[in-house]
Amino acid sequence: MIKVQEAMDLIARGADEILVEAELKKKLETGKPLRIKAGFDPTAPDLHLGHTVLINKLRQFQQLGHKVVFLIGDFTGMIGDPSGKSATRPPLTREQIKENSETYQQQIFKILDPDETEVAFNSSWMDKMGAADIIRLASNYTVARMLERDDFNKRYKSNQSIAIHEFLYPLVQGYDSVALDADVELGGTDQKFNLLVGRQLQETHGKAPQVVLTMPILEGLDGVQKMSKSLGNYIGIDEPANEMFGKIMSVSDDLMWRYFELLSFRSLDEINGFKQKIDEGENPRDIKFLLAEEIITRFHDAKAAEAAQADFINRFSNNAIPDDMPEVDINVTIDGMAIANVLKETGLVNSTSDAHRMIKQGAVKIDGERVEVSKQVLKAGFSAVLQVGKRKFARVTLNNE
RNA sequence: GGAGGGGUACUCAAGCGGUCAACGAGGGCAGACUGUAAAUCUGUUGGCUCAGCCUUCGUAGGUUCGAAUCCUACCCCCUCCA
Repeated sequence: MIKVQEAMDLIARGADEILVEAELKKKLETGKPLRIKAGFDPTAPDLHLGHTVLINKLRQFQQLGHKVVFLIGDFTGMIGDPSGKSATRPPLTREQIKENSETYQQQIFKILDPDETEVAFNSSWMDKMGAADIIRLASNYTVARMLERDDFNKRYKSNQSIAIHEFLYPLVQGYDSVALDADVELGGTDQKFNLLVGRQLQETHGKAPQVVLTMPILEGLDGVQKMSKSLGNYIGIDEPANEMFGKIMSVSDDLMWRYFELLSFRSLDEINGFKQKIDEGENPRDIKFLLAEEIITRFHDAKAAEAAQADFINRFSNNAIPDDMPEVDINVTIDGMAIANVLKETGLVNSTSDAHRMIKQGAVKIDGERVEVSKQVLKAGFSAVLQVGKRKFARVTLNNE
């Protein structure tokens, strides 16, 4: 058994806050496997690297001999959207939730050990609660304390609406900890408030309060905003290896260290060694290669990582076209089709107007030759690689109808 | 229930009868330079059968030769009072 202090050090790596550290130490000292809770929203089963920061930490707990409780917030998911503004998100059906949760498991078990993971659904206890139970639950917290939560506070002060049900979300989430007897709950820093509500509710229900461990929110590819699907600055864990490789390489040098700290399983010593190498003149690109390689190996395999790197070097350092690209066949009339429309059909641009703009800016190439005139028409029998910008390719063939 | 303020493109935010597909900033995209990095410079950022045309300024009507701009109704958000 690993020493308590060593375990504490490992747990603290990358963590934003541990509340309360002394309590965690005490829990670890008992030597019993702890129940580590983390909750997930069932609406978005496409995990990206930002989510994995937390999952990596769960994995670490497993390696230290603890039990992970992977909670799917299906009850809250069925009610609808908690974030106020886009109030019209349609509630999920049971089937959708079931499907999503399976996708989830398939994805998280690339990182977690399934034998040491318990999957729970909060509908299994929330469904049984009646209106009176909910009101009783609500009585455990005050409006003033709710308004302590940063986003509520901001919205309140800036005259934006807050619906009453939004106040119930933290309470439901907190109650989950009561129902699950969580010893520790993990969440993003944005979840701190909700996690602390869990502590308080456990106490009012006569249970030992959970330790709260928050992990930083991973910045997206832009390096500023959090990684999220809707912002389009994410790397999905199901993405093809080439795509992942390219995205990781496009991360700025500064942000690379952040990714190393939160996504890599390498020791901090090793990572510091990399920094030193760069100070000594090594190309940061090559260090970034290592990061890309590690992550792709995790979600694909070593062979895919190697191939992706080879493809990357080939494509960008040698300016070659990639091996792998979508193939598109389009049926055209005898007159052929204007190039702008061909680009739109292949999905390389969003609209023909966009296509005209891209051509004007010199972004469009046919087999590597820049297209100068936006009016040209491509005839049936045309077959070539179309390229828009540096990253978008398609092999296009035009057939007669 | 009463009084007032407000809803403009991805976001913020100008415009308050014609020159508005709509100033400006941010973001995005593209080009140059590079390491598909950052920084910088340049261009672009509704759609189409693209030197032209069509549809956009909460929704629906109306006034006018002409409306994002004026009028009416409705919807939504916020503030104060009750």
